[in-house]
Amino acid sequence: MPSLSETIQSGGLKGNLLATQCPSRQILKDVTSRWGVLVLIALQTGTLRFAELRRTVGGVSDRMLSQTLQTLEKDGFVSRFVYDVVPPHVEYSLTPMGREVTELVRALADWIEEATPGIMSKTAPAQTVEAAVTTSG
Amino acid sequence: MPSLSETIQSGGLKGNLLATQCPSRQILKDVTSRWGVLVLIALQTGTLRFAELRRTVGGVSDRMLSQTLQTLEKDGFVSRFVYDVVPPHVEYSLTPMGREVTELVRALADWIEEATPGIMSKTAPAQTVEAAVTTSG
DNA sequence: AATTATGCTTACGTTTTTGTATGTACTTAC
DNA sequence: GTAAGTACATACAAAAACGTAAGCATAATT
Repeated sequence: MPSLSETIQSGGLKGNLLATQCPSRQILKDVTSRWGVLVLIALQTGTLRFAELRRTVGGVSDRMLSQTLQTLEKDGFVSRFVYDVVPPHVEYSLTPMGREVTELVRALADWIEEATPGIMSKTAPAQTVEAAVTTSG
Repeated sequence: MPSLSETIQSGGLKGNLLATQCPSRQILKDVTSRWGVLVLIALQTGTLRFAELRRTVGGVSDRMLSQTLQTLEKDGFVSRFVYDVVPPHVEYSLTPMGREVTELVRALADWIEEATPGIMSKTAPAQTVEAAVTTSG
């Protein structure tokens, strides 16, 4: 049974995100990046072309969409299928692994979408609680 | 039954993250921020003081930890309890709502921690598939 | 008496991220 | 003939995130 210290860098089986140089942090970053989350969610409904993705994910620029897709592809979450025709035709879809993460990402996204109204309605009240504990002075 | 177009900005019940100016994006950002994820996970095991958090979350600086905690507090995910003593004593813990999101964040984190070794082992193979479709020329 | 610890804040500078504009090769629609 | 659409890359600049160092009030420790 692997202990907490048996992380990837020490030859163990899984990562420990709380450890400074754990490689998992990079993957986490890729998945939870600003556009990464949205692209994954957009692709959950099915295959989409570049321009379709750009229209689906509100606000992405060509540059960021392209960059995000490349990152997700190199991590193995997205697969790219290019038809050798002109004008260019490229299709993006989730890999089996991509579908797995996206389910979890989707769950988080759903929760947030539902919780947001409630969160936004309380204009940041002072949640801090001050204890009545005082020193003798 | 609300349709997709009935987002927050149009007076509906829930957000639509794919929409450009959906408020949910900010909450998503707060939760999935570099240190936000790690702080939530660290607090899942229980109440922690500032310095304890700093030691638990590998690599955080005072500045970022403080900033992250403030954001999570204003969103209502973390509660702050300060003892009025000197030297200062402040305890951080998850709110009921914080515990909810953290479960989802934790699920994602767990998945990633386990998948990372496999992802890292394939030094970014060219996943792209090229079709044999060609124009007549 | 000097050091360490606490929970921050502020100033400063660097790094990273993101956006904008432009170009490409070619086709279809007008 | 002109405009629009396709899937990007590239250069440049603005914006956001982040790290480092220093400071503060006070108590316990050495």
